[in-house]
Amino acid sequence: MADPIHITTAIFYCNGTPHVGSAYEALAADVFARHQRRKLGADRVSFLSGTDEHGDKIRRAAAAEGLAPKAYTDKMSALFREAWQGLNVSVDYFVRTTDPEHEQFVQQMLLESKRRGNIDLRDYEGLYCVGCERFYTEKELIDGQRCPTHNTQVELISESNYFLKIDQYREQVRRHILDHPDFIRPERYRNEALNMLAEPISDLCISRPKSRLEWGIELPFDDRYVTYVWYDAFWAYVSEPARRLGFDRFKRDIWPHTHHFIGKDILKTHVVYWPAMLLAAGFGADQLFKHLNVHGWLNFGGARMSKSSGNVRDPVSYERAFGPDVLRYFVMRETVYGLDGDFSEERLIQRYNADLANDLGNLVSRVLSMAQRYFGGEVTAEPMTIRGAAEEPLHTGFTEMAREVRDLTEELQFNRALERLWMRLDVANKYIVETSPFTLAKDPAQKNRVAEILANLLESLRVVADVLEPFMPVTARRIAEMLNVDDELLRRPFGEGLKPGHRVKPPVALFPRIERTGA
RNA sequence: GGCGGCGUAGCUCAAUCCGGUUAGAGCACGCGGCUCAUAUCCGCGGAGUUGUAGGUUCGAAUCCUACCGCCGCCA
Repeated sequence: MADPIHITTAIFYCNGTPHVGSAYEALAADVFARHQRRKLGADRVSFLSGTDEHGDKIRRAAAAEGLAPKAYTDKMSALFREAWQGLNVSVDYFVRTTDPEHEQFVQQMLLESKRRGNIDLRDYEGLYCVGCERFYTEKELIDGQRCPTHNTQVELISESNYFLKIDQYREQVRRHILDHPDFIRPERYRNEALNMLAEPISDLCISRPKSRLEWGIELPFDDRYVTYVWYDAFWAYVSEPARRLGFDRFKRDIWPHTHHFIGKDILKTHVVYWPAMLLAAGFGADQLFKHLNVHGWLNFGGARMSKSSGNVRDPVSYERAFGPDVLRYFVMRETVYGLDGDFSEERLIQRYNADLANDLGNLVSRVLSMAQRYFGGEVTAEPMTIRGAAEEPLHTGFTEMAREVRDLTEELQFNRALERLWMRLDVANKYIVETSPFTLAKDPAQKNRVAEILANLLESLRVVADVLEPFMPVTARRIAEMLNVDDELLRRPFGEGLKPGHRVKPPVALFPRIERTGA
């Protein structure tokens, strides 16, 4: 039986609302998750997202709104959860780091790491920036005394803190990356990761004294401290599924097949901290995650998306403005996974009209319209049984399509997968022009030939709906409904689906053209 | 400063690892055709000094060197 798979988005720090950039990551992971469900079966896929809710930045954001931290994160976390629902991101788990079960799990991992001698208490003196909530080395500072981010004077603080001894795992992690060339994908990020591990790394301070910060998970072995927010958040990848399935079973059978989807901004933490955290907590060398799938930034009209530039907009508003699946089609088609991409409404509308309205929507419309007009919606011939020269491109194209799209999706080349699918819409459109069923229909003697052509076209649409599902789930379902096919029928290979006697419905415009230039 | 990535048509990309017809698609633009279809679809066309300059080779977008521009990581 095929290995199960565990897919995660990053655990989003919820001191701000979800934007198109975070949606991009969730959508990519969702396409991959849906693809895997088709391949492995839904019961062998677990897809996890969630919110990271501790730490000083949250506490301060809450205070700025006059809310208690928990009340604030209740509100913010719900925004993420609702955004994913609105975008049809099909998560099986939505984890909050303030869930009591999660907190308990983190404490369990802390205890285990300590028991193994991988955590110790050290006196520490350092230059601390209150704004960044972190220590700096003198070299990192402006003139050795001001924070590079805030340009404020840092304070000399001396205190005791708990450290996770991560440098001891550096060579092992580096070895793992060398031995598993596809551990970090795309490859461009691999060298960067190896660089990060080339020099000694300082052990990770995983505690914060409560005197400075209370909004965190208390250390199970010292109630004067809470754990550092990063340490806490990583375990959200594990805590909830481990609780539901049993920790040992999850760790052994599922965790080693984990695909993380992350942005390039958190590559370092996922390469330097996370594997070391796992090893320190007793995960075996063969129990690291499987892949780190790193994506680039999604810029906005050429500019970095950020709150201060005012170009952040609720991703669900695009769903409402343009219809379901449009945003996800755009980001998957227009960006190369791993590289930075650019989002703009202008390009979104271009893609919408050219690809969705003209190619896909119009093809569905014209085929169903002819089926209705000439045969009252009934399939009256066996698809693809008579294959003349005109049928060859259709046969070849639609037979190869499922495998091509599957392979490219597996390699995270979503844009090329969609390109291959759209190639087949062209094939179908050319087939219509080539065979001209609308002309033949005027001659009663050609009725059988017209029936064949339409059966072939309807069968092609059926496979389009099937292959399109991970990328455009709502649209795929709408097409399947118009074709009147259930899931079982939908999944069949090209040429083995529709049978004479089957009835399809009249067309409904999937993507009405957008005539305006702005939204 | 060190390491790495990127640079191909107006735009988004392919071909680069492993050198091999005339560097390919789509969008946009222009012309023609069709009328089943959401003014859609089909055909044809213009469009490139592959960032620059050298080098290796029978042959370079591809390999090598230097430089330019953008970006990232490290210091």
